Amino acid sequence: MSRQKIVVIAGPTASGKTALSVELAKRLDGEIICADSMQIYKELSISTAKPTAEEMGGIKHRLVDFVSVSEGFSVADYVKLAKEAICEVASEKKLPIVCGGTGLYISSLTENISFGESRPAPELREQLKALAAEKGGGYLLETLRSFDPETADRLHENNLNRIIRAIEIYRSTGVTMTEHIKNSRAEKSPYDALIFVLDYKNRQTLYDRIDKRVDDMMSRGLLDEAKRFLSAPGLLTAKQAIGCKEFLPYFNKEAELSECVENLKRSTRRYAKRQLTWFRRIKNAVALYPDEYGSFSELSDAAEKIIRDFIKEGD
RNA sequence: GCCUCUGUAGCUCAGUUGGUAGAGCAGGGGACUGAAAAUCCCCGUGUCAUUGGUUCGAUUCCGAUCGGAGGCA
Repeated sequence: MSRQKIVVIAGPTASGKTALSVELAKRLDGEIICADSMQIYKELSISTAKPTAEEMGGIKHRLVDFVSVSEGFSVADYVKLAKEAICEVASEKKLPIVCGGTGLYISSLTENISFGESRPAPELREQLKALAAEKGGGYLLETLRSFDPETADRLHENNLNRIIRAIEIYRSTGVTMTEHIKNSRAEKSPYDALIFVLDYKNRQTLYDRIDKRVDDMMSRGLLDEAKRFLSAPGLLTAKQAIGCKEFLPYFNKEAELSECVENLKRSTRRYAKRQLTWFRRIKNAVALYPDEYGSFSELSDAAEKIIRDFIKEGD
């Protein structure tokens, strides 16, 4: 049985993923499955640059705008839903186009990572966090080392989130992180994925786009969205979104608005850099540099051709 | 016109009692398995403004020149 072919459009924030994915979906009769950990939230639109109805251009987008910030959501949920979505799109004889900037989601989906049965244990996390505050990260790392030296070796003592998660998974399932990772790759991926990564030859061009987009967000009412969101109760996952927390100092009258906007731009730039680091290590990814093409349609032509060749393979 | 201060990394500035220099920020690279827009790790060679002089040796001391800031007229 041949594997399901999917196209993935990855890239840092503000690289032009939305426009390209919609254009390709139009040309190739596709539907878009979003791979973005923040655009899933109903309450966050401007700050996450969620595609507007106009930008979607009549193309169906799945896994966008469907979770409340008061609900929990994780990679495991994402992979499950994305697989279902791909199935549905394929059953309509359309091309599944996965588009987004969350590297963990994309890799977990394309590499068919299975997360098993364990659930997060918030109370244990809190407990371990308190322990770390009292005895230091080194202490937690040594605790981890006592049953999973391999994972302890690759984690730094300051990386509490990871150490805590590794301990949590062992305490709640009896399986070490090392074994868990091994188990997660047991099943071969059902997908044959063509992965595009959007990048810019000139990093400054991307940064200029980011700066401009933040300014656009401001004029579209980002401040109101942030205010509404920050004053409402919500889980911390969504509170991590870039574009809201940066305004806290302003709302608390501790900083000028312009200062917060600059910080927001800087945070977004750093985020884009981290995204690129993730995407760079994806094997067999096809890099697309928009600043190497004379126009958007030339870029789209190039991508379209690569996809058509990809679809033909093995037919 | 005169006097004082000042010129060191992309920016703000330390510093070298004379042996060619280092912080913060910006920036770059990397890791990543149920919070991932999160979390964490690593990375500092730059005509020490230019040009003469003193010196074994000058970014450091002295002079001149060219920028910048302030003061007095």
